[in-house]
Amino acid sequence: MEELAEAPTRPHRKQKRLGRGTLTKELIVEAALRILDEGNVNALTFARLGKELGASPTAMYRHFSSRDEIETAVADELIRISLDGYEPLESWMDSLRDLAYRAWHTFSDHPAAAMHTFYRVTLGPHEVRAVDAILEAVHRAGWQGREAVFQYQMYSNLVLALSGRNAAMLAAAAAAGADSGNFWVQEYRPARPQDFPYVSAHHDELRIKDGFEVFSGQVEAMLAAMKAALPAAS
Amino acid sequence: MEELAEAPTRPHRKQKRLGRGTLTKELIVEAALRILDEGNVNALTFARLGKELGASPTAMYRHFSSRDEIETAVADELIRISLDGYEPLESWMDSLRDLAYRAWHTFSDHPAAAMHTFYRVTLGPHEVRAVDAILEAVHRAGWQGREAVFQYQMYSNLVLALSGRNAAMLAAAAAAGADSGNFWVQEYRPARPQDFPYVSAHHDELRIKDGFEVFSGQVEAMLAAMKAALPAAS
DNA sequence: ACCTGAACACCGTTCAAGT
DNA sequence: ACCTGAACACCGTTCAAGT
Repeated sequence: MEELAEAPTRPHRKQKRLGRGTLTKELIVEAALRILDEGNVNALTFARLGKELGASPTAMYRHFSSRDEIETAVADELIRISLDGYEPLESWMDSLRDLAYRAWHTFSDHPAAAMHTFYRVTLGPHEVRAVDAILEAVHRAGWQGREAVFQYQMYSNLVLALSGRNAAMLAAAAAAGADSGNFWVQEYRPARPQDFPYVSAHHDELRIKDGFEVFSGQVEAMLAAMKAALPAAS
Repeated sequence: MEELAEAPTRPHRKQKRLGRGTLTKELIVEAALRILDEGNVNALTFARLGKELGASPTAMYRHFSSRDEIETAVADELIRISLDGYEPLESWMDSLRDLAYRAWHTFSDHPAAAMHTFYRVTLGPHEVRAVDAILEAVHRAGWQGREAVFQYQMYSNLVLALSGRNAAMLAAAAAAGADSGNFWVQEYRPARPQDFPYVSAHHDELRIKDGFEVFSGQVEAMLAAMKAALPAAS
């Protein structure tokens, strides 16, 4: 069986020259994400993009002015994936929790892409949807105006920072060839253990490693603080 | 007046060949941090290190096996700077807040270095001190064993992720030559504003940009959650 | 865990030339 | 916002040779 669906995204290599308009921003972004997902943090190069798309490496410059710009487009694509199928839930807290877990899992599924993009403001078409979705939940909770934006900033920045750092750790561990769960382990063997009594006393516990459990606790802490700070009207 | 203090860290360039043992891990790490602090996120190269230290670029390989290893050493150096002069305060909450603000300010002062290192577990000599300091405060609050480590993980991971993302945004803004405070501004001009009612209603508020105020709110949310979850004994 | 210089296989970006 | 190939100024890393 031929994979017919693959044809439009992966042009035949044997073709000598690509027709005009074969490449698009969308095709390049999808190829970039595919390349980053292979696991090598530094795999996204113009040469690799050219190979993936059966095009000359420099053809990308017709569509993006730099690698940085391609990465920012990947950032918006990750937001698109993360929001896919999202609908507000009955309670504003459930909505915010759902959005947080979506970001976490999207970043965990695409660690190298997330590592290079989680700190970017894309100002792209999907980012604006995410901002609107979070502000909607914050409004439903009872905040308005500047205070609503402040709550939005605290929440979304928290989620992106925590999910992004986790992705960076995953990507770095993969690059180091390490067991991809082991980066959470902090096993210290100081020369003078008596200088670090608390570290020594918790040597075994510091080997525990459930990133999502920690993330979940951090999200609940923020949601509880928001609930406690709800404006009186609600 | 000659800057005598500079001599040991910056060898004379005219010297043809460096004597054996001139280079040390410490000198290389200090040079690396100086280079990163110049503002260019990608400035840390072996060539640049060689120039900074008056040595051959490849001499670094006698002391570190890769650029990645140098960056991990820079990560530990940032922790050293951050802990400099730290003493536990009377209340465990004040201690944790102090440690959080130290990390934030250190990362803000060295954005490019922080961007490349905030997600690393260094297992180095200063990281173990930081872990011990946080565990000490968590113990004083009343936690022990596995639960103490979980509180430590929630808190330190929160602080590193938030301070690290801020540093990455600062570094990226500097690289883009942008006004270094403007990266916090999210000004959307969607084609169909009616599709994003909450974004449209908060157009002006989304220009507000005080990263530290947001960080402070996030830290207080976590401290409040910890206080609420204190074990009964305390 | 010594320092240097040559060498190798890359990499981002520019630009003149091809369709 | 067309696609290609040559060219330029880098970059990380290896390794034989120098002190």
